[in-house]
Amino acid sequence: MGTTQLESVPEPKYWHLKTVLSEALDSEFSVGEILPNERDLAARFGVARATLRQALEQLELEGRLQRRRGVGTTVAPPRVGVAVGTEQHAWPGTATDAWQLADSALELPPAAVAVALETGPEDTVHIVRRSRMTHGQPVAAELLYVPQSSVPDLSAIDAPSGTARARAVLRELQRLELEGQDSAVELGSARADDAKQLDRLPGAPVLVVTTRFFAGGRTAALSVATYRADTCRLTFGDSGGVEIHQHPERQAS
Amino acid sequence: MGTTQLESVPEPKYWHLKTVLSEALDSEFSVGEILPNERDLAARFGVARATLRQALEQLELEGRLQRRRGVGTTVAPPRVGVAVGTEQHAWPGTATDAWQLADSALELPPAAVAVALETGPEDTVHIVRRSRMTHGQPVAAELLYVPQSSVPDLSAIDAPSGTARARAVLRELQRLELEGQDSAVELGSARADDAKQLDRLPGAPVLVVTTRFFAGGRTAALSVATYRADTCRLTFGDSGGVEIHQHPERQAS
DNA sequence: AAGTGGTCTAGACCACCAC
DNA sequence: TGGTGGTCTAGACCACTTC
Repeated sequence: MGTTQLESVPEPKYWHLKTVLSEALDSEFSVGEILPNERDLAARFGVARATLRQALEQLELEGRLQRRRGVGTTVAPPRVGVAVGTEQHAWPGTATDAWQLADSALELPPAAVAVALETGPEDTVHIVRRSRMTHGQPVAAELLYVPQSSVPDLSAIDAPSGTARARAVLRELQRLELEGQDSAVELGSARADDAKQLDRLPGAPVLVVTTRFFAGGRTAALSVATYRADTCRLTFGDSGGVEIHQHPERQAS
Repeated sequence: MGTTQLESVPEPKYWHLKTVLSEALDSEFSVGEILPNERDLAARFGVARATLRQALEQLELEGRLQRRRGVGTTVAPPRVGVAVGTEQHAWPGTATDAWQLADSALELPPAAVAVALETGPEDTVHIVRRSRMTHGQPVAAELLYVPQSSVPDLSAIDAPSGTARARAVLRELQRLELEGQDSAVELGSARADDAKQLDRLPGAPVLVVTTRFFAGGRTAALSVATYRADTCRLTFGDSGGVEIHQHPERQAS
């Protein structure tokens, strides 16, 4: 004669906490406002700090919060839409885009990149580092891999080092006729160097956009761009993207 | 005076652990193999279980591991590429795609959706639920919002309920001329209902793909698709995507 | 120096799965 | 019933920022 248990699956505390906090953020806080510190919040809700942190982590993952060590937890602004697919059929650096050249060097690429570029495992390629800013905040770090065969006329005299060298590689690249490109998006975690560029801690969640550029019947360049997953919404297609935030739970019919 | 500390920033234990485990996965384990349980692993590495779990969590986030309660931790297969942008200029359900219709009903959409569809806050819309399978595994759950004005000829007799009703909505939708579409990708966490469809726990990381379909000079439908972030790589563009996995750290020059 | 978030510990109990 | 991963606790110390 079992007691009818509609709540046979008790909701985890951190999940419930997250819901409560989320609603509080919607109604009682405004963007940029700082929350009470974690110890106070945990005490207020009667949970251990670790449990409170589990809820905060999810809210940060969803772009609702921003936490900075030594400073505090603040209410994050809505995610910024970042166009990723509108430069269709354009080489990187062609338009006046938001990318900022960092430097460039001739290095041995990771094995997986060498496979995609169909270069030999011992062939060095040009690696151009760029970073992307929006509203004064860094949103992406990119590594652009360009086989030497794609830019045969690049002279060492033209391109001594650093930014100038990066500019020269892109300039040479644009002399090729771009035949197409494709992209893939997946979730990753920031490597130490990317994290530094993105002003995040290592391991922070990132959206990795891998783009192949085709010319001359093969992959002429490969871009691996790492976007901050907490602050970015990647947009593809005709216009600027969609302003959808799923915060309120859809009510059942 | 100062001892030269090259290691002035000690690496967190979980981060180092993650690196060690990652290399072990590459060299000593094969896909599908089950790892020792968390308590044993923690003891073997001389850390607390929570610390070990922090490392495992990251590896799962990166798609390297798969953990199932009551079963164990297994080595995950490489992420599956899922085409998201190749159905350019095609209504959902047009081609024989991998989507499986679930059901449909007339409901009040979330406020954010109503704004995007430019319907009134009190207007109900058709909501079609679909799920997407790949290799026998669920990879995505979708909610397709269709304003009643987009499918004026839909008769209640044609579409009584469930799958048949969903099919009827899509059929009517395809009578419109699609003028364009755009998409946005962002990181989210699975709601309870999505989690169930995706065979994950609530809060699991997901890639949310929001697509607007334009017809008749306005947004004729809106799709919010939730993909498993651990197992999926979303591909856009001309071909099937790129097989890049950034596991090995890029070596410095 | 004080206060913040980040890391870590050593436990405990629970929900789920397979046997 | 035993073993797994998932949740939770109550502490401690560390790294960082700000004053």
